[in-house]
Amino acid sequence: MEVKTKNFKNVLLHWYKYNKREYAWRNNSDPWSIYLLEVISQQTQLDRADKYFKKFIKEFPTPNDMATTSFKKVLKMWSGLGYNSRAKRMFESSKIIAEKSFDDLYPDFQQLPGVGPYTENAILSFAYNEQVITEDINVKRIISRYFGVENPKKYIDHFSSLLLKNTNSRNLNQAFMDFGSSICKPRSPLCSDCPLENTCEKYFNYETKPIEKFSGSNRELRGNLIKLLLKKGNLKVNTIQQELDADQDRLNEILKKMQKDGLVKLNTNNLVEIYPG
DNA sequence: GTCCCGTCAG
DNA sequence: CTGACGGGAC
Repeated sequence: MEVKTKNFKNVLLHWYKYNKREYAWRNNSDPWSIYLLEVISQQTQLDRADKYFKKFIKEFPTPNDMATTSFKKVLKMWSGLGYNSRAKRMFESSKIIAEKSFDDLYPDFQQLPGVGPYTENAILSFAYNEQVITEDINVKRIISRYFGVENPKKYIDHFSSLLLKNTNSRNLNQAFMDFGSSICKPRSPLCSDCPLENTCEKYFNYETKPIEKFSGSNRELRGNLIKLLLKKGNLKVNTIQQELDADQDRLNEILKKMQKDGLVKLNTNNLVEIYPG
């Protein structure tokens, strides 16, 4: 298994050298830039994330620039990315970072809202050059398939030091992502183009998340509600219901949830507003 | 229809 | 551990 692991890594890195996707932030090690990019790219294709990243880093070159603007402004810029709670958590995080700085928070970045195990490791690897694996869905899928293991986490825990030995973690982590996106794809992997094909276990049992229906979902309604509030300002529930042609009960339900998520608020005049304005 | 560098609450 | 959580491009 050790020999196989070493070979796997070498082939993967060699493939990456000639097939990497070029993005400006890949040569960047500023923690704030890395943080922004990582939050924006959660559950989002890189080409799209890249465009938004450029916009955000230009508008908010430092955490303080975001911390001192309005949430509404951040949400407007976020429009089109989806999962608006990410924007909210990013906004809240910017205030914490503006106060304490990444170096003060190091290495426990999970104390920032919206930062979990993946993003923490991404910051550690890309901004602090730490020897950690960014264990995202691509890494898990590739490891599972190639080594024929049901539980890739266990494998990674066991072999991460071997994978990272004499290796720049940043290159390795990014190699996983590009390889997973263009060769070892979730549904239709391009095994015939794969440089690891002859030694791969081709274990395809690792589950991929089923795609949730969007049309007609609460997610769609929530998205439309945010869009409406950004455009027209604060509105009465009745008005929203008419504008969105929404079912009363369902609208109340998502309003409740969105207040809990801290995205909207019912102000004293009983108007729904983006929160914090 | 399919896809996308996760996180959080319950 | 499971389900909720966007939205544009192809």
